[in-house]
Amino acid sequence: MNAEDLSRMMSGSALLSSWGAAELQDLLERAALCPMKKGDVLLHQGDAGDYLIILLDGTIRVSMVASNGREIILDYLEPGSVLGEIALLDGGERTASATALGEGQYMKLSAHAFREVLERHPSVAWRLLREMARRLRNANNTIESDRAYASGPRLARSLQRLMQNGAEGVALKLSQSELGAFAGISRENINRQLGAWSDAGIVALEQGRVRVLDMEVLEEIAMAAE
Amino acid sequence: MNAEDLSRMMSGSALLSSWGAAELQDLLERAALCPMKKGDVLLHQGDAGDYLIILLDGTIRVSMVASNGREIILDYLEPGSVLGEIALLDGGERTASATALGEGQYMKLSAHAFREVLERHPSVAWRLLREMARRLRNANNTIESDRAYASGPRLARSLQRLMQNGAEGVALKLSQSELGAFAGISRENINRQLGAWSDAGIVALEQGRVRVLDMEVLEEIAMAAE
DNA sequence: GGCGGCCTGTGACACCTGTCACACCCGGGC
DNA sequence: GCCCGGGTGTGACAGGTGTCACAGGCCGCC
Repeated sequence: MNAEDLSRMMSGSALLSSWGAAELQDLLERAALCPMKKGDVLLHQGDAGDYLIILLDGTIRVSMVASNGREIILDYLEPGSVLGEIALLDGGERTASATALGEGQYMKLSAHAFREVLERHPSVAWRLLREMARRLRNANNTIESDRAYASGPRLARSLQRLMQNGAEGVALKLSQSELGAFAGISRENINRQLGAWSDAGIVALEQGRVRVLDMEVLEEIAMAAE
Repeated sequence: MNAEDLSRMMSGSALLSSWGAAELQDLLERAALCPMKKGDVLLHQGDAGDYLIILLDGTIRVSMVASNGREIILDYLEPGSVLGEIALLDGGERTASATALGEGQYMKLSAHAFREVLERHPSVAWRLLREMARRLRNANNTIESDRAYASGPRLARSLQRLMQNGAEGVALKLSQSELGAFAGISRENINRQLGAWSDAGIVALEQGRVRVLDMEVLEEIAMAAE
């Protein structure tokens, strides 16, 4: 990949274009550039984590399987996201798996290279800190939702989180099972809840998709304690 | 505070002694040194967050109130912990409140001072990254517990987390309500669960305290999916 | 000492939510 | 076209958990 490809890629993503060109160029010199295709597992829960990934193109699902066997989807990541930092930084096992949802490209950075870049570019450290802060905030929100809200508001909140990059009326391409794993609700109850909302005109259901029609009402539901 | 006080304080805590003397000295020059007493609220959920705190002495409870009014206790922090980074880094509101559990002392660092120290000591950035990684891992564990485990194992896991710094047989000084807020279980069910474990000889109950007698069994319970 | 507040113990109960079971639909591959 | 797999819709049901209600105990404070 050369500087031209890089700048083309960067201009396509708000997150990536916030990275400085010098930083990215420096990263590229030290990192392995890898292609990915649907279903590829970039990180495996339980493995030792001695590298870090920066997503350049494509979407990734971050999930873990709890010991009761059910899957928990923690997040969906867009280009510009960093992943794998936790295990890299604290030396523990990978807490979750990362799976590609489609074609894409990513940088793979060894612990050593990462450390080097950090030392040369303090701004990268700053950026990483900000990203981790965002993720911690997210995690705390999730904990609050899980603890304090009934299934309805929880689903509403999950939909809101998924809508972050997409206007009202955009269809979320997700099966109801997947939504369940994201929201922490059984597939059947997702279906019942969505059915009710569909009757009320809040969402529209399509095969393998959910279209949010009325964000306002959804927001209200997301606030209610039950 | 002079270098002598500082080194005395550092030697008392494993976490603090891992901070370099030069780093801490540099921090002290820029930070306000504050005393705290039981009940002081160092950070207020919802406020703007333009400063950061490093705990030097004492214990702090980090908690948030969910909109249904119940309290969620996220963590208990020991000397050497950094807190308030999330809001400082991403510019949002404080996600949680921090309350002193007793006498103590802490450093209060403005955003500006923090940035200065980060630039002068990359090792501080590294340290912070590690701390946040630890916290993210914790949060993910909590989410997994909340989603996948019934109340029994969840309580067992909470007790394990609280026992991290303390051998078997040590009493945890916590009311059952507080344990409930930490584990995400109602006070009544905490009581019932502890009662059963007490009959089985796994724990001993005292006024305002729980003494863990058999870590092994507790560990087994913590693993079981239900 | 007496009192009040917080903490602990316990029963009854309603309700939410997951689970199981099954039918149906849709789309794609052979 | 036909079949098959994954996704969707629904009913019945059981079990776990929160909630309410209330009694009793321990402690510290006035």
